[in-house]
Amino acid sequence: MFTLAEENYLKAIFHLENDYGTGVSTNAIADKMDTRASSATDMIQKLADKKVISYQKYKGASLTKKGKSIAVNIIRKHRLWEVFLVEKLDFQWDEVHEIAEQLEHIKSDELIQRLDLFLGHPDFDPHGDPIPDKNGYIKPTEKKLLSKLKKNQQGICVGVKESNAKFLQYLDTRKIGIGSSIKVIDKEDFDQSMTIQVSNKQFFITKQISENLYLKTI
Amino acid sequence: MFTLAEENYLKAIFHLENDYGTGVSTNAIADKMDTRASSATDMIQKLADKKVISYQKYKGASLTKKGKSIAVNIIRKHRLWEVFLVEKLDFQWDEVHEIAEQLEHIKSDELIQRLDLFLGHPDFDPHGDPIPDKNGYIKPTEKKLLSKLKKNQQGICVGVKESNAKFLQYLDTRKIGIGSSIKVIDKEDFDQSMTIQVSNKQFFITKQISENLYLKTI
DNA sequence: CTTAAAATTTAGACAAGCCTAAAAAATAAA
DNA sequence: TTTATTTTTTAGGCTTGTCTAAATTTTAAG
Repeated sequence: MFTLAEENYLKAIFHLENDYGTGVSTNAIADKMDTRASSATDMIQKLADKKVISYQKYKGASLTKKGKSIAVNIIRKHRLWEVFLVEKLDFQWDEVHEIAEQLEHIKSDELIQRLDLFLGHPDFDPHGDPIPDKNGYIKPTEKKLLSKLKKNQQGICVGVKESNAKFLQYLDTRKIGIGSSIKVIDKEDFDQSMTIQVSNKQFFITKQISENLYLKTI
Repeated sequence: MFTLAEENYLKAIFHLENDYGTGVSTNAIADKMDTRASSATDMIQKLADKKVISYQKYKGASLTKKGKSIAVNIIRKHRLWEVFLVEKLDFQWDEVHEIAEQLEHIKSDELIQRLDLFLGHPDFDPHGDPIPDKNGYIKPTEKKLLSKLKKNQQGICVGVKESNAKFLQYLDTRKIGIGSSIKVIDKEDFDQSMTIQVSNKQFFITKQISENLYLKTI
C-alpha cells in the first residue's frame, strides 16, 4: 500500500514525464511537489526501493510499469471525482481541483467502479482531460492549442493548459467552457493576438490566452 | 486545522461519551482507537492543549464545546457519505462504513453542503442513525433495543448497535434492514431469546441479536 | 489501613516526511 | 582543462504518531 505522500509523488512524476519526456530530475520533482530537493531525494529513494520508479543517483527518475499504473489510477480517480463534482453537485469547473486532490486518495476499487457507472462512464473530465479506463488505458486525444490555429479554422474547446482559478474565471466571463465552439476570425502575425468567435460573439484575445486553450479541431 | 488522527480521536471520544456518559477513560479511548494507553495519553494531552477536550491527569477526558462541534461535523460527513454510497452508488448498508471512514475526512464545507442538497437533506443514514444538521443539531430519536420489547410489542428497525460486517450479513440473510417492521411473537424469560416476525416470516433469535437491534417503537 | 492490582503517565525509541547545512557530483564557463 | 556554478545527495534534526518499558497514581482487596 502507498501513503498519501508516495501517491502524490508518483502522480507528479507521471505528469512531468508526460509533459517533458522521460527521466525526471530531482529538482523538477521537488518543484512540482513544492518541497526541497533533499526531501525529493529521500522520497525518490524510497519509491525506487519499492520498485515503482527506476532511478540512478544523479540521473533522474522514471516510473516503472507498476508505478505508472498506480499513477494513472490516481489520475482516473481524480478526474472521475471532478466529473461528479461538476455534473452532480453543480460545482463550477474552476472549483473542483482542490477537492478532487483529496478525493483521489480514497481507497476502494469498488467505489470507483460504481462511481464510474453512476456517472455513465465519462470519457473526459470537466477540463477536457481524458479519463483513463480501469485498465489504465488513456484514449489518445488530438488536441491543439488555439494558438496553433490559422484564420478561419475552428474547433471545440476540450481543455486548458494552465488551470489556475483566475484564468478559468476569465474564461467564464467570456462564456468559454468545455464544449464551446471557437472560430478564429482574424490573427495578427506580429503579436499572435486573435479575434475569435464564440457562440455569435466576437472578441479579442492575446497570445497568453490562445496558448492556454486546447481545442479538438474538426 | 486538525489532523486525521486528531479527528479520529475526537470522534471516538464523542461516541464513548454518548454511549457511556461523560468523562472517558484513557483505556477506553485506547481501546476504541485500537492503540496503546500511552499513545492515547499523548494524544489526549495534545487535544487538551488545543482546547478541544478538557482533561485532568488520571481523571479521564471529555469534549469541550469546540471539540464536540468538530466531532459532530465529522459524524455528519460520515453519515451523509453513507447515504450517498447506498442511495446513489447502490452499495449494501454493510459495505459502506470503511469507505465513509475515509470520506469523512475530506475537507470542504461547500462540498458537504452540496452533497446534503444532492441527497435531499436526509435525516438518517442507512444504519438508521440520525444525521446532524449543519449546526450540529442531532434530532433526538427514541430508539429502543429489541431486547427491551415485551411479547406482542412491535417496532421499525432504525439501526444496529454493533455494526460489524458479520452481524449485518446475518441480518441480510433474515431480510432485516432499516425500515423492517419487527414484532415480538414470544419471549423466553430464562435466556431472553425471542421468536420474532419480520414481513410474514417468523424466526428465533438469541439475546445477542436482540441486544444489537434498535427499533423505533410505534 | 496497608498492600496488591489495575490504570495511567512518563521516558526513551522509532518510522515517515519534512527541513537546513554541508559535501559530492555533474555541468558550464573561462 | 581547470575552475566556477548548479544540481543532487548526505548528514543530522524536527514533528507527528506510534511503540515498549518503567514509574506513578488510583482503586481494590485483604
